[in-house]
Amino acid sequence: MMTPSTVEETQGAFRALADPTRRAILMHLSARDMTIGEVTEHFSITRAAVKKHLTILEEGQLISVQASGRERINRLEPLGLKSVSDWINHFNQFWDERLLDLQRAVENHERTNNG
Amino acid sequence: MMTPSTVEETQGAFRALADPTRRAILMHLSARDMTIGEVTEHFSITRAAVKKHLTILEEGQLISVQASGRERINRLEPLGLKSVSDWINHFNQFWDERLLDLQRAVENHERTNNG
DNA sequence: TTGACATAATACCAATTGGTTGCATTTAAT
DNA sequence: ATTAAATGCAACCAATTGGTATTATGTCAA
Repeated sequence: MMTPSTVEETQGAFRALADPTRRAILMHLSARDMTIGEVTEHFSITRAAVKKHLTILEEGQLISVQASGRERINRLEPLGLKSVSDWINHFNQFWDERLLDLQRAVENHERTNNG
Repeated sequence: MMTPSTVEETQGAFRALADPTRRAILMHLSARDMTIGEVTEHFSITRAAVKKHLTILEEGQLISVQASGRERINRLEPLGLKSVSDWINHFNQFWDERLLDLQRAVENHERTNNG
């Protein structure tokens, strides 16, 4: 279980997340599935530009697209964020250490000044 | 507590993480602090290119730089990843839901075939 | 003080990016 | 059968990106 994310998946996901418009699109799709037109309504750029963003999100496996008549339904694929989450988690160790450092520093400061 | 990450911090961090070389640099710095020259040894690009990457990592607050004589020590700032972690966590909810869906599907499949 | 070392800063380049417009195609509705 | 709607696609553009090479600056050591 827990098949590790490939380097390509990781790169595709990070690349897709680098743009603020794309992150906003993911937020909108977390509320509900949407057609390209519906996604576009939330922004002040053209539909063609939104389509490009959606393609990059699809390549990063952060969304999936399902054709339905003349529409294309864009759906959030939350599991696609796993490769990113995994990568970040590698640093949790250092993160925790740093938080402890800060904590100790604050305690020291309090002891020195109030104790 | 838990001061929320600003939009700018989030953008700087995501932007910095989009490049595979920069992610690799962070990995190296998680082992130990390094000068620009030391970081460069791990790659096949020029020191100037590495310096540019380090600048972007610093802007994204993922590393800090401390001058020491003629050297500049680059240090991982794991807390800088917090804004990214926070953003990702927004999707954990949907992630968990999707995992449950998968789990139920597998159980159903097993029941249908073996039960 | 001279030379070597580590970095800074600038100009330059090709490729990529995020956006546009215009036109073609497919599907739904009258 | 027409028309309108939703999308696909290609050409184009300015700005940014990731890299280079070159030159300048500050610092350590002999």
